[in-house]
Amino acid sequence: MPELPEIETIKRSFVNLINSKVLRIEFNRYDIIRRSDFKPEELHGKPAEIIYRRGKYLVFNFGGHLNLIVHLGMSGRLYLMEDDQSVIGKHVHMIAYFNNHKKLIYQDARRFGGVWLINDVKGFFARLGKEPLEDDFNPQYLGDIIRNRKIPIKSLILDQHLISGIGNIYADEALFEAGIKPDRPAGSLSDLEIQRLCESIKNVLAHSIEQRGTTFRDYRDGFNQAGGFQNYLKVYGRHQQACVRCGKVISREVIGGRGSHFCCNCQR
DNA sequence: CTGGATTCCTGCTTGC
DNA sequence: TGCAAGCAGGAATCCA
Repeated sequence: MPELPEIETIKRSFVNLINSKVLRIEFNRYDIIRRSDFKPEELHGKPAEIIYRRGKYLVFNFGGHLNLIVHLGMSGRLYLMEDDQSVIGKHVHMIAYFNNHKKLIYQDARRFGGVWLINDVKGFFARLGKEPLEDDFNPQYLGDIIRNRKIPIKSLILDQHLISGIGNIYADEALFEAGIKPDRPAGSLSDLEIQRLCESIKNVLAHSIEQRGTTFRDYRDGFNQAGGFQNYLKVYGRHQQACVRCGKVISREVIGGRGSHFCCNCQR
């Protein structure tokens, strides 16, 4: 489940790709292209001028209005290989060959992810929520979007139109750190809880970026290497195990349609 | 508008 | 041991 820290890690893996030119781009299946404002061939000969992350999206700007945007869904991988390496696994949907002897592989078994060829990036991201690590994501903003909402607080922080980049793993981890049960109606949080949740979200995401993301099953970084934050997870995937804080058993319940992990004793 | 359910997809896990 | 059913999940879409 590539979320903000995983996409950020992949982005950082690609610093040496900046200014390399696309020699050609191949698609093994075209239905992973969700929208194309221009033909893929238009990227041939163009350099990757800027590579950046927005929420769970990775954007490659090839100059002007030529943008390749990738979302990894839940099983997607995006990584570089030497161009003479030929052993590639199943479900490779896109290969972009660059002039620095690297090829960029897009692989996605479940195909929940996709690729967009976009001219107007600003329009594309118009409805995406705030970046949780930016300063304008603060207790004030969180309070504003929480007010009068009855949905579980976990569902709210997973809503990409409000906050972009948090997925199931970091929602559970942030709520544990904040001591808040995931099924609490969003509007019932106190000012102190809102402040704690805001800090927890930032702390958990930053800590995971330091560890190069969480490899629970599918995720790999831009060099096809596993991350390390799975060793620091306190609740996600730890149901029926002991809480690291109080020793009681971690619960798992479906909340908002998502498997949710929490400690009944530490989270209220 | 809000909130909940449904849909897409494959691979791993579970149960008989 | 083998096979089928169940489950997982991001985000769009649909419905009440």
